[in-house]
Amino acid sequence: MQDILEGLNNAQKEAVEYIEGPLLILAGAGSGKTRVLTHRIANMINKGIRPYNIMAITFTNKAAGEMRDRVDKIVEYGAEDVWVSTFHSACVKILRRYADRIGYSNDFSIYDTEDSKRLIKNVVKDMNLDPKLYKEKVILGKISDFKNKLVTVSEVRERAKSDYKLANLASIYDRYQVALKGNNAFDFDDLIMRTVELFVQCPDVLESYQNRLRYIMVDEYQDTNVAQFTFIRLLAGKYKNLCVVGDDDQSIYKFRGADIRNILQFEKYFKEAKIIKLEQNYRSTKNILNAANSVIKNNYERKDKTLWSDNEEGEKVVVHESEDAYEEAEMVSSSIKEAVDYGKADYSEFAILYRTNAQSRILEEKLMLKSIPYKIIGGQNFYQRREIKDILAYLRLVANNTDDIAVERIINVPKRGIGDASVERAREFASINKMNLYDALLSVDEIESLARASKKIAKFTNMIEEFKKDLAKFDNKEKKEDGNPYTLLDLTNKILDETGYRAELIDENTDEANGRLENIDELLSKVSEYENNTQEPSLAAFLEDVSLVSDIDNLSDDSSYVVLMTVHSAKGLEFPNVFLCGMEDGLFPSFMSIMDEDSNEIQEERRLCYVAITRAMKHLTISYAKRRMVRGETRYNSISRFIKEIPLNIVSSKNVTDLKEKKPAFAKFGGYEGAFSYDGGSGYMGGKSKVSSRGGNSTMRKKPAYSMPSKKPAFGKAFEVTKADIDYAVGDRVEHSKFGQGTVIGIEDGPRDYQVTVMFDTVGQKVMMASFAKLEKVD
DNA sequence: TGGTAAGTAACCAAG
DNA sequence: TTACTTACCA
Repeated sequence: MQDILEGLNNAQKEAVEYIEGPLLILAGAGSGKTRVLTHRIANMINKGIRPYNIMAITFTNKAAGEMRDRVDKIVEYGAEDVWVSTFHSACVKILRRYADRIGYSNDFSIYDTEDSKRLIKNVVKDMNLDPKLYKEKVILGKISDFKNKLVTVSEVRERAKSDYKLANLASIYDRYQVALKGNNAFDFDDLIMRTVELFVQCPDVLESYQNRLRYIMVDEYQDTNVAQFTFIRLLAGKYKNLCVVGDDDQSIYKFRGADIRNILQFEKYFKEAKIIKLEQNYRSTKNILNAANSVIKNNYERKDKTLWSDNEEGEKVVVHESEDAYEEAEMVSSSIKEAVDYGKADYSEFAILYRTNAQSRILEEKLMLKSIPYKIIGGQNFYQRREIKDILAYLRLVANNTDDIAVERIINVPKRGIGDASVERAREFASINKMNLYDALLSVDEIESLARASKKIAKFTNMIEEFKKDLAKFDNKEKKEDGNPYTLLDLTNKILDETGYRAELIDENTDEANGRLENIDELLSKVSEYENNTQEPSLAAFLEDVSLVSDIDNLSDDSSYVVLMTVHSAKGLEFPNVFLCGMEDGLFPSFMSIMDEDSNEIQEERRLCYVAITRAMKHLTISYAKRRMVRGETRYNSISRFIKEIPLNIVSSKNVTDLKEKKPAFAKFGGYEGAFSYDGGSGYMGGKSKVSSRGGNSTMRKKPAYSMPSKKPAFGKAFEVTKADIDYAVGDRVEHSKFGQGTVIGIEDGPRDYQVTVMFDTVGQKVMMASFAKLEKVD
């Protein structure tokens, strides 16, 4: 066994050795937090704490696996008993055991976003609401917000007293929950919320887990939401040996409910909490770290910490300008090709990062053209592909025949003459008789309106019943005629054959169909891989595994390919060489964040940018294009404001228009605007604000600069912002359309507009631009 | 009921 | 650009 403290710096050692009681580790990017966590677990085991009593929650399954491996290497025994998992898998495990205590059955299904949306669509239809007004996506987003904050149906009802739209939402939420329960299914957010509910309703269950999980660690703590925080707070409530690791500067999941206050509240809930800061970065060169620091320091709501590094200075950060996205992709792919051809690097050392998944297509094209091996993370997940979801729906229905969404999905796939009208009639019958869709289909003879389709439906249900028998044989470990036991692979193959799903694709014989067949083969190998690597395989557990894999989980470290992913996906990863593409205002930072009057959005984008930059170890190339096709329309965006926040002395620019010549101009006016002749939204960036964007003046730096992406090239009339007339002052009460009432606690004058800080009664402190915020003074 | 053509809304990020 | 819904006919 190696010395657990060897090679750690003082802060790291302290964190590894501080085992009892609550501990908050503020770990900057690349400060070796995974190392600290693994060594800490090893140290605990060494000290005699049973691995069985330790839990570590990570962000992805991949991180969980890696952590276990690393602990294994250090302690050489027992690590397999440490419970390392994500929030979602941990909750599923708990629910799988105790779901019956809260009125579900233990063979429940897990609904992904697509399934949930279908269910909501049904609910909206059943309520006779206008589907155009109640879009599934929007509704699901709102329900998801509620669940992430543990807001129950009755609480929404309570809030909705005089608001009929909200009242409708409450009803949808209500019916959606009833439907989920009727289908014996949990959606992603339910997994957490219902587990919390279980803990609250069944203290004995909670206590059994408290007694088992005496030492709990949570990674990426800054991205936990209220529900997740409550989950761990309850678990750690008895022994209070809770260690959380996070970095407020890397909080990038506010959109799915992450609440940065969890870091602040930590000291509130765990009063005697110890705080340790890890501020030495081991990952990046000084130049890269400087770039990251100079961007993030423009955020004003952050915990005080300074990341420093002993690493070499390294090369300058490259900023590259392209005419369009194709040229950008060309630059990226040829740079990679060149480096590899000259033996300077391996493909695996490159990552291409972007803000939105849509950007991957063109990059992919160019990589393919140059025969560069690559892998795209995210976008269309393997398990979200149509053919895979179809087959999984069959399996789900066989495992849990109350799963109406699964029935609806595959009842006519492949086509067997049971059309929408028939399904609708069956659904009606089921809902009148308060039964599940599949049960309604089983008693199809009683449904007069379905006389025409009854034969076809019976054929379908007979087939499913047959599959169920096979599953029972598998569960009972019965032997086939050839003496071998029944397997899940057999069942899956049988489904593919009996339904004619495979045959249909073979007949089609198009590229697309063949691709789908390949995917199905891959699914089959995943089934058998699961069976062969699991002690007690079960269909439910397999389905659970596949519904919780994240995109990142499929990324392996030892394969030689370039990876492409969004910045969000890249969180927690590092690469020697990083290309950060599409650094344009309107794309990164996103259009939405620029337009939002609430500057918190921009701050979140800036943290995202910070995450992106700090992924790079040795080389960082930041790239932007002058024009870009968005939804078939050419946009002319200006260079990202975040690039402008990086000091010029650590930037080397390739192909950037006349940067060198214009440098004197820059010194004079301060800003890239002179260098880049196209700056589409230059209107607002004129005058003094140029200086502010370079960061010479700390008050002005806080001002977000607004520039609309223009559809015309060059110097089209930019978005005009007129300084708002404000009739309120610090200390006044004001009202905002979205946030309600609050007190003005600060007003800063800028060249174009006032920046107003308001402490709202319900949503807390917000900083906003006066002209956008339209604040009304309250007397 | 199922296939095709035309029309239109959508992309911000994820388990 | 692409993916999905709507309209129409066999």
